[in-house]
Amino acid sequence: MPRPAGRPSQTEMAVLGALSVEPMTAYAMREAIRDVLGHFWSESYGQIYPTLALLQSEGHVERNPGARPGSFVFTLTASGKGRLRQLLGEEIRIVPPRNGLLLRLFFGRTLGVEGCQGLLRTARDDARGRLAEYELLARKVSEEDRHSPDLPFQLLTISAARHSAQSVIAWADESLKVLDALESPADDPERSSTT
Amino acid sequence: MPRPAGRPSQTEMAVLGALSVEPMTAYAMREAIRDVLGHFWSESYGQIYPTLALLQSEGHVERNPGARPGSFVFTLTASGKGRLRQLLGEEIRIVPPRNGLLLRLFFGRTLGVEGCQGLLRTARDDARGRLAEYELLARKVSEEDRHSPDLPFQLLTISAARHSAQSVIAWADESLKVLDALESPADDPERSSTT
DNA sequence: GTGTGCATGTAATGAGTTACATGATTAC
DNA sequence: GTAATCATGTAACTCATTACATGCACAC
Repeated sequence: MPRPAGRPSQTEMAVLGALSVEPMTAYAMREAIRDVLGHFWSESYGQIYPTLALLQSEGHVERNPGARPGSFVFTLTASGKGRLRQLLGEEIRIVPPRNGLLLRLFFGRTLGVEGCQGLLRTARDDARGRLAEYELLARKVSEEDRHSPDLPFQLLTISAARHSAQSVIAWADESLKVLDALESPADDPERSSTT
Repeated sequence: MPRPAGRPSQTEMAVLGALSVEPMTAYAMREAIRDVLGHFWSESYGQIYPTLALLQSEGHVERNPGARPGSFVFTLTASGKGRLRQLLGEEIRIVPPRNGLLLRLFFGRTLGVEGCQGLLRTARDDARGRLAEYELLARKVSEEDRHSPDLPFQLLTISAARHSAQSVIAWADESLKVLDALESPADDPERSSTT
């Protein structure tokens, strides 16, 4: 008698979507979400297991014995495919944003210019690292799913990540220059007598 | 006896930070956060009021009678300034990403190419709208806080939003072209006999 | 035999929003 | 007088993570 009450439909979408690509165990699903959807989505066991149980009780997925005793492979049923289509059509619910980096920078006067510069450099380097990862990921899925009908859509999401990382890098570089100028306003025509 | 238990330090940071700009009521703080930090942060009454009560009990903020009976203006104390500095120095906690748009696009095969195009167009138009808002916001704060030491940092965060919106627009445009080609692969040199 | 990876599942906990109840003041 | 705005505060609920308990299989 699993009672995940009000059903978090986003998790449901992710779970059904994962099974629309191929049948898998709950464990494998978590791995796949972390590795492939990791840059824009996350699910924990605490969500996946109850959701699968619910989905099974409604006939949207089928639970069959897996490769070893005590393991189960889940498969999308026809009704599950319908449910997925329905969920994909639902309006995107906007999540209230919470960007810890920007919050800190906004209070940069208290944090100090140097602190801000440190944060910006870290953010830029992180973005660069991610950019490299995305290149790799794009190549990896292009190879592995060479002829999969899912490939173009997967590449779309990786492209989004790339654009986003690049925008962070550009912004951070620009901002670092602004802060440099702020620290040593050497050739400011308004002020005349600086050494 | 307010017991907000484990203390969500991010909310604490936002609240103390808001008061570092100027003293205000809880209500005004919520307005300010929505209007100025809105594009990267959010706080609800359910967070603000208990946090202010906690902060006051610890001497980080002072509660004084406001403009009208039953209203209170909060002011940052010296200890509060210290606490804010401490919080600003804390490591940024990375939040697990959840991008509903990318999740849907990833399952684009099930959603359908046209559905994806619709989502992309909406996303692009939203980003354009936001871009215009950011222009306005930048001009507004530049004017209002012309000589405020907080201004350059505020502009930094608006610049981040601008870059981000621009990257969404560029990505969406690019992706729409990809999907167009997917729907009607007319002049694909690999295939010869298309009408 | 023992550590690592595959695998299931639940309980405790956290963080945050929404909705509500309440009331004074201001503008029309 | 009445609607909108300013203002405080709490309770219920939702969504999600983390940590734990459990155990098989396989490589070394």
